[in-house]
Amino acid sequence: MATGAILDAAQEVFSRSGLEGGSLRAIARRAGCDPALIYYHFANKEALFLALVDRRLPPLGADLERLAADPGPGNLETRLWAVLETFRRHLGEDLGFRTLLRGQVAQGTDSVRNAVEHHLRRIATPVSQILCQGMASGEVRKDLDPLLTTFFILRMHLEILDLFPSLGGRLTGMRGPRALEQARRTWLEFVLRALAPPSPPEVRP
Amino acid sequence: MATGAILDAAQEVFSRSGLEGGSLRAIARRAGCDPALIYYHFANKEALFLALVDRRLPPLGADLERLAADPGPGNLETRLWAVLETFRRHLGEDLGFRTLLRGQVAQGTDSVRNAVEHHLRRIATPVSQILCQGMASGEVRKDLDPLLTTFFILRMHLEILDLFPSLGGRLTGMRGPRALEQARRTWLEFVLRALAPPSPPEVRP
DNA sequence: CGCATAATTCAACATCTGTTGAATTTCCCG
DNA sequence: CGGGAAATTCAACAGATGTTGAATTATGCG
Repeated sequence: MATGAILDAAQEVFSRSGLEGGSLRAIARRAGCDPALIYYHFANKEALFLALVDRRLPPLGADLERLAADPGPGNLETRLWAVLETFRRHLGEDLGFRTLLRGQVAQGTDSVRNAVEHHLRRIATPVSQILCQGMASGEVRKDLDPLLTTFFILRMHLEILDLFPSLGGRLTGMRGPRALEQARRTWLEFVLRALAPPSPPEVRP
Repeated sequence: MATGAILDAAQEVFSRSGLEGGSLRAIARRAGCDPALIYYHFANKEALFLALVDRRLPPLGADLERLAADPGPGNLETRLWAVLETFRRHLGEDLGFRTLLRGQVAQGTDSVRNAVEHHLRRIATPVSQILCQGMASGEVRKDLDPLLTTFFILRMHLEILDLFPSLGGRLTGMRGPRALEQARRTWLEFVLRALAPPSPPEVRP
């Protein structure tokens, strides 16, 4: 039994029931092994959760760093949409994992929060760099805090992924499979209006 | 033992440990009664949670409806800040309750989601009305979905309240007791830029 | 007081929880 | 095949969980 198989099972169980609600016995049952085996591979429940995060977040951070390092031909809208799409690819299908992670950041143990914070910094930094590049090219107004703005952009995008299917869609009346993408697009337009400098931008590619 | 005392205890316990994690025995201990008494006043754990929501959210909705019904002398910025302040007054000190509520909306039982959705509709409607009034007065661009925009404004504001103390502040380097209010102010300015109509607004009060 | 009714507690149910130390199986290498 | 190490299981701990039916206490009223 590879540790990866246990992580797979842990991800499914934690995603459905949360960190406290998901039991090691349920994970072991899904992985097809004894609960005690989990303690052979991981020190305890918390270490199991952190291993899950360690497996999941670094690839996202790496993709974002690649996006920030290569300005490419696109304008700001194209680049930010690529950021949002990267998030959707990595975390889009996993409401449970996102909820789990957010819950631990907001209310988790200090040790868990510290461990997760390190990953989140690696995720936020490249996006804020993209914003700074936009400031340099005149596409973004210069009186913004790049990291706080990054927090706005990314966190609301995740909120759309989390809540729009169950809540936002029913409140706004937007339905169907395209509704989610439309809401994300609308959010990006909202962001671009807020980022735009006071005077029309001079294109300097 | 009034049902209100049990609700007080339930709020504290659920806020700290969540719906599944918070035990009826812990609630009873804090309320100073036997666990079985809770079943005399409430059908089960879920009904207890819904009674908590029923006690907490309607006053917020009522305050917002008052804000929407009385345009007053203020401009859009003043009115939206009043909305955010109303949220802060009602829910600002209670991270646990906000987390609990959001978790149930995102991943709760269908019956819980339906019950909560009704309250949220009463909260979102007056804010979207304020946006519509802004459209009529030329302060807000007219090509926006009022409810989706309301979702953006309110949800991100709650995210700031939830995550900024533990995460946002440490990522951005903003510290101290004024940092939270500054972040909320920054968010409002962000929103106002995104709402502003293309041409400078004609003031028609 | 006496009594009906409301409020509260007791005791128990079966089941689940994270964790651990010892016992067992599986595997690989000589 | 032999043996040592790695992988896996067993059994148990002490306690918590939501819920319920019966038993008990408190309350209000005539």
